[in-house]
Amino acid sequence: MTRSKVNLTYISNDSARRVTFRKRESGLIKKAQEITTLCGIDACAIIFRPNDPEPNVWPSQLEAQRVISRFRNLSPVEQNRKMVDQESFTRQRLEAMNEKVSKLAKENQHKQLTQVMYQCLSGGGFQHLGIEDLNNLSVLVSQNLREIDRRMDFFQRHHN
Amino acid sequence: MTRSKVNLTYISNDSARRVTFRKRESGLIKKAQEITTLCGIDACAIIFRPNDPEPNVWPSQLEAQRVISRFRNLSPVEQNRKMVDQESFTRQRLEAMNEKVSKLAKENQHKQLTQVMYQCLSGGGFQHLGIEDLNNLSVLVSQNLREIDRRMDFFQRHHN
DNA sequence: GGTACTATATATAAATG
DNA sequence: TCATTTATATATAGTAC
Repeated sequence: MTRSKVNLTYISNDSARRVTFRKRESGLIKKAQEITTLCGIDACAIIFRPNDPEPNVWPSQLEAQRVISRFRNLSPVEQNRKMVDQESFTRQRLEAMNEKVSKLAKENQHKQLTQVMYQCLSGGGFQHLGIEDLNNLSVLVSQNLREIDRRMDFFQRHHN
Repeated sequence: MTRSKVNLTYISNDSARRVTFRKRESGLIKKAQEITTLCGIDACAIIFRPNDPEPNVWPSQLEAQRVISRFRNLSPVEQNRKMVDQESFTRQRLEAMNEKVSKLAKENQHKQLTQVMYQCLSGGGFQHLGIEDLNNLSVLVSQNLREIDRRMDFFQRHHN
């Protein structure tokens, strides 16, 4: 961004890439700090350095965990087991709606369970789920497996 | 940062704060995009907007999940398993070494498949999928169902 | 490998529509 | 409130040590 317009592709030269990384990493974190203080919001950033399994976690490991748990807390399945993030998303939302809480919860449960499942499948693993969650997941997955089977039958009958 | 030097404290004026937030949020995300493409690293950002329970998750929910699971993986308790983390770690190295493109492609397929499954489960239905996709999905779902069963057994044995 | 410098590109606060 | 403009502050690519 100076001396020459940057070409936005991977920098193949090793040392140049590392130099750029260090500069931009600090710039990025400075900006993140600024936006949180200026606007009074929660944010975190996780940056994996090249060849380093330990990420740079901003603003701190602890804070990142808080933000992440708030992020993950979107699922009610986890909510039930965690008193921890009381003031975060769920409460705000439920209070705001202030009615039909149970109806909404029921409607949402399937979606949220699906979300949990998705998280599991995309790498979270099942380790953090309790027996209740696993039960629900099992049902959900079974249902969908049956649906898939039905569809496969349908295809086999109509396309062969 | 122009017209006047910014003073780094919370902006109490509501509309001014929101304007600043929008500008800076987009700037921040742009910078994040740049550093990841320029330096070939993994990163994610989670930004909670004022009065909005849903965070802005960059670069995507999916990618954030990947990065977070890698982040969580630092804790020795959770260190084993997690193919996804292995993959992303490996991917960096492989990219740096510029080889095994085909392995990457295979990885991508699994990711895409998972993404498809998620879409289906979250309401898309299976109608638009071909027999091939359904076959793959079936395998994927079955695998995960078995994993769930295993976990349930584990729980039942250890918690009753 | 790092730091320091500096010329230039970018980001953005304030103004304007 | 939003988009566009503009003047200025900041970030940073290239350079030199």
